[in-house]
Amino acid sequence: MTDPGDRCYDEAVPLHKVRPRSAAPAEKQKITASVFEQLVSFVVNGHWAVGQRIPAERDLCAQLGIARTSLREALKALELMGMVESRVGDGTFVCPRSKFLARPLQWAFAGTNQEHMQEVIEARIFLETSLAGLAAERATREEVQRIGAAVDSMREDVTAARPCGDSEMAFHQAIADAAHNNVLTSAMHLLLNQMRTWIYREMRPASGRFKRHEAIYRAIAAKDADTARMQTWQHGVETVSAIAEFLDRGSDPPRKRGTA
Amino acid sequence: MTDPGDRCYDEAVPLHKVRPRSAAPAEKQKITASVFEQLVSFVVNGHWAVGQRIPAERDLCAQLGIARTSLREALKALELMGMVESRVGDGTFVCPRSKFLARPLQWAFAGTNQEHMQEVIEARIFLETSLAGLAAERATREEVQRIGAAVDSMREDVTAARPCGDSEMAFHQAIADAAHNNVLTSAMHLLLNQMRTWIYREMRPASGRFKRHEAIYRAIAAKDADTARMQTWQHGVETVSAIAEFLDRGSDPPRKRGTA
DNA sequence: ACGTATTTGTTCGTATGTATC
DNA sequence: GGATACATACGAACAAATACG
Repeated sequence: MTDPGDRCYDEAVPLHKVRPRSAAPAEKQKITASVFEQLVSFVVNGHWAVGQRIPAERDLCAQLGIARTSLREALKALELMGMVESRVGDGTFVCPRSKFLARPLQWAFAGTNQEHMQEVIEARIFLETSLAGLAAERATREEVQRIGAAVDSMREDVTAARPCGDSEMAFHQAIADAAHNNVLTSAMHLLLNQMRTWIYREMRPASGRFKRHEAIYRAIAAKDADTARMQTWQHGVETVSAIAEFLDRGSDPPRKRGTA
Repeated sequence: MTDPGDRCYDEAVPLHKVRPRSAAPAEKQKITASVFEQLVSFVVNGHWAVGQRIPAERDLCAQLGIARTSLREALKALELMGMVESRVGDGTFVCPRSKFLARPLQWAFAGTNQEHMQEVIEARIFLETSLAGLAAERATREEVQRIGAAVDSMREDVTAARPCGDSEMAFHQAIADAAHNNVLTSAMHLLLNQMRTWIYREMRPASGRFKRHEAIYRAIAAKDADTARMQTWQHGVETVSAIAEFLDRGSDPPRKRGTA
């Protein structure tokens, strides 16, 4: 590929410092905002294709005639909403749409602390229930196999009395993938990571709970969405009580922040 | 009001350079990103109230222990997506939730095809179904009344042949509040804003669809969670087909970019 | 395997314009 | 008008991570 995105801003020039005050009530376009809109338009109208690398920061701000700080503020906004991704020493690349669309849902789940843990767990139950239902309707043969493989892996862990955190993660991940909805899946992913940092460290694989996973797998394999949902729901409820019991039993490992 | 939002980050300090797990593949959190998440959570979960003035940039970066530039990149991102508004010589203020994501989403949908959008809609259906179920179980008398009031307001709009976008928003908002789960509620809010462009644009208040809202209300008032869920689900499905029909009828705005 | 060049990440200093009191 | 508080903008510098020869 030859110098991608090199003719997009030929005449992109000043435009910051338009009409400060004449007759209109200002509404001055701030430089970052105008640059931001410009960058967004490059992305959405396909001028910068998905996966493509955009010019380096220093090149861009030179061609736009602005300082690097100003460009970075706009560029960073694009990155934070998931339109582009920057890698040090490599460059900045345009993200697929799903990343962008999934972002807002993640914001709602991110930044929640211990106080909201109960609510996060509740959210997770609903999410997983939904995902299991979708997976039952949409999973391909390969995806069903992956879920089954995760269950097998869990079984091995359980019989070996090992902690099965990783294989359980793989199990939920496989179901999420099979649901074919990036928005929900990425939210799930974030929730899983978040919960892992809270509690996952010590959960015993209790064989009783493991039966539930097998039931979920069978329901998905049989394309029985209702059963998949119901079993996942029960799984979530049981997880909640397991966690509650675990926490009550005098752990309280992290610490509650007493903010308001 | 005395110094609003001044006790939110007493010990909010390090967090950028966290060690998630010893064996985990790093997943290094960039400083701007973590600050951004923190700020978003302050805004989304209401720690900073709407209209409230947030601390000055210099104060904030001092309390967060980061440089001004880094804070500005995160803060500017919030402003560009309509969560806060900065006025020179005055300060930075939290915007009403309805403005969240208002601007950038108009762009997004220009470059997003229907299949991608389908995922957001789907996510919203699941969220609202969950919320309706919770609302049926948890709504207080006052909250039920608020939902009923929103339905009445919708009825007036429908009979007056007015667009009922606002009252429909209020309806969904009232249900979300009654569910008593802030995480799910803010998730729905962000998703709703993400779709706002479609909903608002042209959706006719079709009286057939309105019946569904009444049914949802009755189910919640009767504390019948199953019916509430089912009706909300149907409501979502109908919304999807309405949107699909609307989109099929010759929109297909820009073009499809087949960028592998 | 090593070193250099490239690219983003982060910080500081400073000047300017604007709104409030 | 003056003083103060605040956001806006620019530039320079160094750090860190990655790519490439």
